[in-house]
Amino acid sequence: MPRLATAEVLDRTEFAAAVERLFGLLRRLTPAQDVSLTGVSTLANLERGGPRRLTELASREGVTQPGMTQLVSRLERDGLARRTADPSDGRVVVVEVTDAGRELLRQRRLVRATRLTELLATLPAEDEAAIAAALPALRRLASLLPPG
Amino acid sequence: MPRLATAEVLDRTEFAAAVERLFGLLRRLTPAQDVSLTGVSTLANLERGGPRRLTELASREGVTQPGMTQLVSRLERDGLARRTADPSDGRVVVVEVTDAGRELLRQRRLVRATRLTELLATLPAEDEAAIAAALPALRRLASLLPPG
DNA sequence: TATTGTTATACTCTATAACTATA
DNA sequence: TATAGTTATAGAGTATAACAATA
Repeated sequence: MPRLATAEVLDRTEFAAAVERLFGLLRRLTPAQDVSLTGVSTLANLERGGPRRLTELASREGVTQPGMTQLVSRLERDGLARRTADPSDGRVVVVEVTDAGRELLRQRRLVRATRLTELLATLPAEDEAAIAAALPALRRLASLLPPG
Repeated sequence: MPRLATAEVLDRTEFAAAVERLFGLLRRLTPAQDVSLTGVSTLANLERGGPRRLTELASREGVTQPGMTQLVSRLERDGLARRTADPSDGRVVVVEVTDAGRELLRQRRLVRATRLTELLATLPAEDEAAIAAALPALRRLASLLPPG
């Protein structure tokens, strides 16, 4: 007999359906207002990993290099990020998040955390416990892709 | 003593951080290709709940009425949705998903399910089990908002 | 010559304001 | 007059192609 396959532990279709709904929830929980979703994701990336080259950001966010040039220009115009030169290579542009950028991330997270908490409070205690128990696993799952 | 508060069961900040990463994963797992994220969400909504009025769709998706008019026009142009008249009220437009729309949803779900399964397979079995155990709770959580 | 980034251009998406049609 | 939807217009966001600068 083959070992227990993934499909037997976790039904793929069920999981995908739940994920679809969950994605919809999250999307409406933190709508893009002043900054696009990619913009927010890029700022979070910079906050987590420190300054990065423009090309690297483009690759991580799954946008083209010209796309990232333009996104960074908008972020810079809004004071959320900043371009820096690389002393060792004149072609390179290094991008970093500003204090205003960090503050924007903080505000968005606060809003989302508050709303999620409100929603969770309406669920049965067992549901909340199950989600809490799965949190470390979900975090590890989330960290599997490139690193967004 | 007050009853056990949410904050004690599930740390808000931790949860929000995990959700941020998870959202990034999901976003890159199913990028918008032929149809926008709102377009896909609208089609899924129509598939799940049946035909709906244009205004109701706009409200559910969190876009303006003109925005939904234009989205439905694009979906209709691509053969994914269809406008119908309401016999009892000449002002009303009822929107429904077409077979091609359903097929597009099926394909997207298949891709996402496959990729998620691949990612899950790289996690420890306990993580997979914890996520599977939390699935019903996550589904109930996802169904709390309007209904996306 | 290859790599890094920008500029030029076009198309999709979505918003606000003004409009049309039905109730 | 209020409601349902569309049209007009503008701006954000992102892609491909062509370009400039540095290695």
